[in-house]
Amino acid sequence: MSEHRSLPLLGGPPPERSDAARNREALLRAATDLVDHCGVEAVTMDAVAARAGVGKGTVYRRFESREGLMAALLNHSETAWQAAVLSGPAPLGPGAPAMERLLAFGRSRIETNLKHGDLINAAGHSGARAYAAMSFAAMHVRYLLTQLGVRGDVPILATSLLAPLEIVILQQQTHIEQIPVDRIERAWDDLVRRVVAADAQPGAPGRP
Amino acid sequence: MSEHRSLPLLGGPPPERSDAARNREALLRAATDLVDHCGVEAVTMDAVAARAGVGKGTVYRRFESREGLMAALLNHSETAWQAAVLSGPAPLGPGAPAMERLLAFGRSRIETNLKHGDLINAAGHSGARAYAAMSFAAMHVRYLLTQLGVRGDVPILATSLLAPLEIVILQQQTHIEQIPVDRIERAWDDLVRRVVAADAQPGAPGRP
DNA sequence: AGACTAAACGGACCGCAGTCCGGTTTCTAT
DNA sequence: ATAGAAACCGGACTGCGGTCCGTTTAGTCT
Repeated sequence: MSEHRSLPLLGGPPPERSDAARNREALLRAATDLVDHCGVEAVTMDAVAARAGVGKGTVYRRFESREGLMAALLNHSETAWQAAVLSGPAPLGPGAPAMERLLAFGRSRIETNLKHGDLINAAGHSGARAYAAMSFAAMHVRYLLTQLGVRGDVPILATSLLAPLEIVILQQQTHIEQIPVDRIERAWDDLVRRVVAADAQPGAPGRP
Repeated sequence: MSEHRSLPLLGGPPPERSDAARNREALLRAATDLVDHCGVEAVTMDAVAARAGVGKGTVYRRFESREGLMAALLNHSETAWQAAVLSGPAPLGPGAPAMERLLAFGRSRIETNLKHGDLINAAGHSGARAYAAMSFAAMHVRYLLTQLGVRGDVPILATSLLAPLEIVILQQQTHIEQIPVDRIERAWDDLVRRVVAADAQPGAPGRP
């Protein structure tokens, strides 16, 4: 009764079969090509499958749904962005004062969200991804707010600061109300300063 | 050459034909019944058309799309809510101090949005309606912020305060993060006070 | 009343997201 | 090497949103 890896041992999900891995890469590549060449709305499941030379069912096995596929496409830039926040150059990365980091965070997030707006919309609320992305950003803002000595319900305060950076709001402002991006960025700076200032009043001891 | 109303005279769009009006009412009624009885996702265009005893094309002529139909359903409660804000009892309606009105506004909006969450999601960004609803709320908040002496980019500040009340944020908080509603309401109160306080320091200069 | 026009009607039709199941391929153990 | 099982593959199929166009009907003008 010799066994090599018969016990899962909580080592994570079983590894991917080689053909499955090859197909996933082909599908991501096909989808990326379609996005770059024809726009997001041209990314139909049949088109991706055909271009990758696989059947439709395969697309759905690898990526739960169309939204899941979009989320996978977003994942690349999202990961890069998280790396820039965690270990990139200041002021977005570590090394700058908390307030500068927070403002850099906002500007960066506005730009990235607008850049990938169509993709984000197409990804919708694709469960896992949306939650992971949100929770990373929320965690970072919570951390910076705490550093700045903000009291109160910091988790929800962080969400409230993140909310105006959501794509649905940004697109409303830029596409419909024709507000220039730098004005949106300045307004977010102002918002953040107001929120933080309430706990940093001179005379009312704040946090270093 | 006698004419009764031959000249449009900018009197708005031409009136609705009687059968069209009858059908629109039947469709709205059918859709409402379906929502109440089977939930929003059961409101399929064919089902609504069949229940109203009309063809599918008729549904699309009256309400541009499925989202448009949902927006029309939403319109009833939305109108009632706007009336309550404009001329209802204080503190939501006029008569209370601006800060109290603003806080009442937030609580009311949170409750209404959560109550009609499924419908709002189904209505999506149905152009006209979404913009009308947003712009009414934004206008009201701009007005109250101005009353409270807030300086700076009041239009965008109003949007930023409205953003955490959007259904996408509220549902993330209540459904996924399991945050109780009254905590969300308190956090919004706090947010508003912080934003307003930055301009309301008596004897202290405003922001640098 | 009768004819005329513009609008409304209705259901066949299309494209795409998502499901299902029988056949095929990869991996492992003997 | 080989047999067996688990995972994977593919494409036919369903349901729904949205469009189209020939037909019908409500208002209007004479």
